[in-house]
Amino acid sequence: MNRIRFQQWLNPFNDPVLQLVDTLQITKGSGPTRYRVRMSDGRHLWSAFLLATQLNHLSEENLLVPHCVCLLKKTTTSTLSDGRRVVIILDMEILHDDHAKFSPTKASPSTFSPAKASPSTFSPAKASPTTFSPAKGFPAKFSPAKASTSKFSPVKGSPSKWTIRARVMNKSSIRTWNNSRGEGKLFSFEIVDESGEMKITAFNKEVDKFFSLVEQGKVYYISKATLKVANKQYNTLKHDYEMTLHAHSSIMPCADGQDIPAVQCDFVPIAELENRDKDAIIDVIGVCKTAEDVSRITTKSSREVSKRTLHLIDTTGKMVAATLWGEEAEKFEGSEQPVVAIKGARLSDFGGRSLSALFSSTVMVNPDIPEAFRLRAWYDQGGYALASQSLSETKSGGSGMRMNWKTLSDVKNENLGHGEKADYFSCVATLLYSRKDTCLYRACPSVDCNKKVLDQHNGWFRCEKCNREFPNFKYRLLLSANLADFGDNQWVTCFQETAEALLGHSAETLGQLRDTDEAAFDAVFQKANFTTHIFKNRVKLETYNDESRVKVTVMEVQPVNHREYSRMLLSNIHNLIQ
DNA sequence: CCCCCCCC
Repeated sequence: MNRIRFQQWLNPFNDPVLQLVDTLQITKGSGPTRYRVRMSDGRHLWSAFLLATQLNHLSEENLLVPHCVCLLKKTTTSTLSDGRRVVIILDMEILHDDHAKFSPTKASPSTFSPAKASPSTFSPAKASPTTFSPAKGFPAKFSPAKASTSKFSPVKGSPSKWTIRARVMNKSSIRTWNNSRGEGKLFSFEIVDESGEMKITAFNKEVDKFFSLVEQGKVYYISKATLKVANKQYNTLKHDYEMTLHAHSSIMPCADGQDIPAVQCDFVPIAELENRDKDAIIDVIGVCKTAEDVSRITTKSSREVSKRTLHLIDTTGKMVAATLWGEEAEKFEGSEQPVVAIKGARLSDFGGRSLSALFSSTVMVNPDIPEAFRLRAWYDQGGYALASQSLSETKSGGSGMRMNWKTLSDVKNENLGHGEKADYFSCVATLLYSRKDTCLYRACPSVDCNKKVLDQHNGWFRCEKCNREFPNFKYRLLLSANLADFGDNQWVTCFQETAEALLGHSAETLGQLRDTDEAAFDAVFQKANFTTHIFKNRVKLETYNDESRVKVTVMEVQPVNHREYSRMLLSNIHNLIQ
């Protein structure tokens, strides 16, 4: 019924793990007893000869019961006297001989439906057009990765005959420990099959044996592991048990695992995070609008670790900060504004709402899933211009700060700063001129005091605030600058950091220059003139002696991101023609 | 047999 194509004979057993479907014929005579059998790799039925010497503990009777799972260790092809080519199985191992537990369901190569719409699924493993499951014979009750565990006793050392076929969702790195109970190394991974998910840990020798074999996204046959009650304190998976590998545990790659659920994500829209509980473990997907630089921090346990915070936005128009750690933070490349999906991030209430990747999280950059394509399209077709509001307050850096773009004439026409509270706006503007003569002052050298000191003309400087005299002072900047854009200009004040950014030199350097090399000092200001930057400003109406005027203070000076700026301009043009 | 999930 299933004719085998010639091509398939050349290398018939790509997947060394096959299912014995049935035995067609037994040949006895001179030489070893041979069985003509049919094996299934899920897509095709293979006819092969099986030597009786390879059957190990299987009896003839067993052979008549189909669906045992075999690992073919060595095969060859041979030509029969009538010219037909046959496969001869030279060495094999029965991975599963507990056939009584197999469903008698016949393998039928047309029933599997690959696309279950929700929750969204994807497979980090490379796509294969084949969708049929080879091992439909594994009934759900047979899988330890099932919520109900009444079918087996997770007693340590109990003889277990099960084999599961599951996809690796996530794999940890190798970690070592050294405590009062000893030392060693371990890694763990999380698997999923149609019935649920489960954690597996490997220690020491099993780390050496299995670490490189186990790959995220791939499907494996796993058997002879020890079951133990899951410690819910550290295991967030929805399963009451977890596994530990031991010396006799078996992990076999399975090439035909397309029917095994892909890594499942249940993405929470970013706006929805506001309503979720603190510490919830959630899946999120968004465009990485900005990525902060990587930084090193020291934990409470004085461990050094790298971190990087991303700002993700999605179609809800909301943004959230998500922090990556360690190597993941170091290697992240955000300049192309990739779509980032994080499975199993923890929601924190820091700065409102923010996310943190855990050891058990899976971070995927531009994953090959429909949500990612939808987000990409949404972002590129206009989402980028959306003034997304962040759920996460970001006091430092300002990269998460909401951009309130204004032209300088907008600031006047809209009476910004006239309200109860100050207004904040960003503009792209060019420095026309700054007052160099009054930009530096001598400040109190105390760390947290920037008060102007009085020259006592005896080598000492007095700080009224600290009520002390010092033999020294520090230079501080307070720069008045005139900024212009295409429509207007505006006097602004830059304090220390923003003035240093604008002039390109530290206050200390500028102070030294002014005192020692006036020409060089002048040159700094000449050079700064007509440079263009993004200015983030605070504007507030202030009243002195019955005279009110709007005061603009520069909070941040940044280089123009021409890509972002051009997008903003395009968006403005687009809005104008509507 | 581990069990660190971090920082503002």
